[in-house]
Amino acid sequence: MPEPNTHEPTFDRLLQVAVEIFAEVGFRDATVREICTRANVNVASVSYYFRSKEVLYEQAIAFAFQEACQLYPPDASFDQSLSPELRLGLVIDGFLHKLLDDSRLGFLNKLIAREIYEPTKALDDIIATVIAPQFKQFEDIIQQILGTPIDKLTMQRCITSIFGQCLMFKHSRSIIDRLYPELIADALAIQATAQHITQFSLNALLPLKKSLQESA
Amino acid sequence: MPEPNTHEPTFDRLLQVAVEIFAEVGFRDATVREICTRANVNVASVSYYFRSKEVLYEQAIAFAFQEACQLYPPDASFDQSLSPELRLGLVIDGFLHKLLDDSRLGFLNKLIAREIYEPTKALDDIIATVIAPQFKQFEDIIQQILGTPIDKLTMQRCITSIFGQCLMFKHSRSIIDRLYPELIADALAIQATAQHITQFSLNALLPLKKSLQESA
DNA sequence: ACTTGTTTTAAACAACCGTTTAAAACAAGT
DNA sequence: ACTTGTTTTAAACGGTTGTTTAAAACAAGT
Repeated sequence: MPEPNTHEPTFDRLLQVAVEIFAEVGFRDATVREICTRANVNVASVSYYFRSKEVLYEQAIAFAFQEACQLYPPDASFDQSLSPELRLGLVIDGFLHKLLDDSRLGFLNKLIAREIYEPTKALDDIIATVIAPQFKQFEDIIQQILGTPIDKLTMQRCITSIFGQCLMFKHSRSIIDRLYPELIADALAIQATAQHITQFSLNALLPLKKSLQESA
Repeated sequence: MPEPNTHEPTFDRLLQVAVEIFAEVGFRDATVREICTRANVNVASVSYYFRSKEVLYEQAIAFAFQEACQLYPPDASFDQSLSPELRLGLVIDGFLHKLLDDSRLGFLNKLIAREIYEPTKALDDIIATVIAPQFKQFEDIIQQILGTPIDKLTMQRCITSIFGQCLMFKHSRSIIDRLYPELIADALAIQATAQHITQFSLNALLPLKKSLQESA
C-alpha cells in the first residue's frame, strides 16, 4: 500500500504540508527541509515550484483561505433573521473552536493568529480579506444589540474586548494549559467557555445601551 | 565624551542590553552578536560570563524582575482599604501601560508576554512568581466585587476574560496599529482604553452577582 | 529509437547562528 | 620588573538555514 500522499502531484502535496507546518510552528521556525521531508519531496522542489520559502508561505495562506471558504460556507451567524445576541454566540463559538481545533478546520485561523503576533508581508492582505470583515460583523452585531448608534472609539474598544477574550486561548495557550486546562479540555468545555465569553460580553454591552438612553 | 556604557562593567552592560533585545525580538530572533555589538563587547563575552545564550536569557529575566521590583514597589492596587472596583481599575491601568510603554518600565512585562506566546524553560518560573500571583489578585478582587463565593470554572473564565482583553494590546498589536491606532495613540488614550476594559469587565461581572443571589 | 521538454535528485553553496579557541592585553601582588 | 590570574580579543569551528546547481530520470511526440 503506497503512501496516500504519493499519488497527488508534488505541487499539491507541498502546499498541503506547508499549510500544516506553517500553522504549527510559524513562518520562521518552519524549515523547508521539514516541509519537504513530510511531503516526500526533494528540498529543491520549493525553489522549483515556488520561487522561495516566502512565496510558498503566501501561497499556503491563499490555499488555506480557499480551502476554508469551501469547507465551511457562510455561517449561520450571518443569518439576519436570528437575534443579534444569538449570532454573537455563534460567531464566538465558531471562532473559538477553529482556534483550538487541531484538524484541517483550524489551519487558516492558526495561520492568521500567528500572522497577527508576528506579522509578515502577508498580514495586510489578511486584514483586508478576513479580519476587517470579521470586525465589521462584530460591529454590526453590537450595533443591533445596542439599537442606537454608539461612539466610534467605544465601538472599537468593545470589538477589541470580545476579540481579545477569544484570542487569549490561542496566544496565551501556555497559560491556559498550565493554570486552567479544564477550560478547553474537550469540545464541550470549549463550548461552555465560548458561552461564557458571549454572556460576559453581552452583560458588558447592555449597560452601554442604558447609559445612552439615559443621556438622551 | 566616552559612551556611557563603557564605564559599567562588561557583565552589567551585557545584562542590560540583553533585557532590551530579548524584550524587543524574543529569545529566538535575538542574536548574541547583536547583543554584544550594542553592548560594546566581544562576542565571546557571553560564553565567558554566562555559559550560553540560554543562561544569559534566564539571567536577563531575573535581572528585569529585580529591576521591576525596586522600580515600582507594591502598587496602590494592593491597598485593601480601597474599593475592589477601584483596585481593578488600577491593576488594569498599570498592566496596560507597562505592556505598551517602551521605556525600561515595560521590559519585564514584554519579556513575560513573549514567554507566554512562545514558552521556554523559563515560563514555569515566571508563572509561579508573576502570573499566578497576578491571577490571584484578580481572583481576590473579583471575589470581593461579587461578595459571595463563585463557581471555580466561572472564576477562571472571568480572570481569563479580563487578562485577555489586556494582552490583546500586546499580542495583537499589529491589528491595533492598523485598524484602531487611536486606542493607544498616547498615554491619555491608553488610560481611556484601560478605563473601558475596567468598566466593560465590571459590567460583565455584576450580573453574576445578581444571578447568584436570585438562585439562593 | 530518438529528440525535447519537464520533473526529480544528490550534492554543494553561501550566509548566519551559538560557541570555542588560543593568544594578547590587562591588573595586582610581590 | 616579574609573576599570576583575570579579562578581552580576533579568528575559527561545527551546525543549520534557504537556495542553487548540474546531472539523472522521466514523459511525450514523432
